[in-house]
Amino acid sequence: MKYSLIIVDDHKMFLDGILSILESESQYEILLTAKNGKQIAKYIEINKEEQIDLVITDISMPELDGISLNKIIKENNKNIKTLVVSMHSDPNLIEKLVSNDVDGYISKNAEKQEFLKAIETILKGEKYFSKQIKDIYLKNKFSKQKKEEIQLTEREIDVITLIAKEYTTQEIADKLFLSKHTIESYRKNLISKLNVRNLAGLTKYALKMNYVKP
Amino acid sequence: MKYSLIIVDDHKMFLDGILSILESESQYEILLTAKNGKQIAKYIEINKEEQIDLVITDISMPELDGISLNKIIKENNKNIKTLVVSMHSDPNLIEKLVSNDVDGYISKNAEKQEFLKAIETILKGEKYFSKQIKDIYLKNKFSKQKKEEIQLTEREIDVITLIAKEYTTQEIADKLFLSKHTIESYRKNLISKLNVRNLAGLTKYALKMNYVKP
DNA sequence: ATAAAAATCACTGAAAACAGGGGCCTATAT
DNA sequence: ATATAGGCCCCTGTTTTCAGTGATTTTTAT
Repeated sequence: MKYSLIIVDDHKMFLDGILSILESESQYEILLTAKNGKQIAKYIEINKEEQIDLVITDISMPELDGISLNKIIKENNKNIKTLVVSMHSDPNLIEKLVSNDVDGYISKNAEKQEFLKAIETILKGEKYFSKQIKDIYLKNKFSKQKKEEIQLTEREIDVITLIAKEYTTQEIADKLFLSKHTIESYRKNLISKLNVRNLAGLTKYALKMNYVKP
Repeated sequence: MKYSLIIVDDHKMFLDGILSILESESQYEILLTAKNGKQIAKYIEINKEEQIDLVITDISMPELDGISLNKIIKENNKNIKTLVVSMHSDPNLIEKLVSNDVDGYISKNAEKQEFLKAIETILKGEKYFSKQIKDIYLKNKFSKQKKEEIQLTEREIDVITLIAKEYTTQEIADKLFLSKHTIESYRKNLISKLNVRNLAGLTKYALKMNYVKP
């Protein structure tokens, strides 16, 4: 019996690439392809009884991205395997996917053989992550153990966020219904906690942590 | 006589996609493909007499990116046409390419037909830019006329950079061998010029402009 | 040649930030 | 039960930033 695959990618040409690779592999049947996750999410929610073996998906897509799609798939049907093929190698994305139980992740510059091997491995029930992705993931885990010792509290995050939004101490106090002394304490703690010298340092940190938009 | 094409893309699967599209078009001959611009640049510099009609290239590639490759090609042989196929739609990249005389630019989510049409158009000697790209380009040109009024001088950039690096006024003055009053003037001007309220705003601007690393 | 822009410096007063203390009150985890 | 962490507040004193105003010299563009 053939394996049923679904492929999701908003880059038409890339989709063509995958199709041309899979064409020569008779054991796979392309059930359908789509340009964004939404269509597939709907399809899977409706056709719960249909046998789907593997969904191959990109990450950045309009409407519904790969991360969310993966989550939806896994929530609906644990039997459906997922393989992410992406040019992104942002450690945070990788981590999110892993914790959402994705079955594999390879880079878009993978060779044909690796791609086929990934599919094969996953359909056997194992996970497949390309070396590159594994390295990034591990490196990130490792470096986090150092950085994670600086853990800000909720309130501190509130304050640093507002600081980076260019509010003064008094304004922040008003916004949070606190005394300006309190805000000053928080600012002071933040400065020593984060090992920076002034507002500029706090602002950079807030930006790095994505507490504020640039 | 057949047209000779060269295709450059570090995403193997994408390359496969392009190849599978062009296979059915007998008028095109794929002269060679490569994973980065360097190989092609070298090839073109060596084989100056060889007839090459079109180079299709991605933008982000290891070793030598699409922008630089395009420049090298055009410097070596004006007869070679270039088509950029990319998922990037950063206005600055587009602008750079246009000013480097690229012959076409389409997005990676273009349909097969548009891709073929782009090639055809370019080989006829015309330019081809997908609607999406044209829109981005024009929108950017338009919005720039507003934004470009905020142009920082060299000195202002020096100062805002050091501010974002967490130096105090006095320290900046010492570093630049200026009076602290001067630095204060610059800071003041920067704040009003950039329409921000304080150091945090300046720091965010410096970060956005990449004057400092996060 | 001369006008405009950039770079430099100065002063004042008010507001804010920074440094270094300390204290009090909860929740919660051992 | 009691230590620990987070959240909250206050004081003193110094330094820095911010806002407003103005001036000189050098560079650049027309």
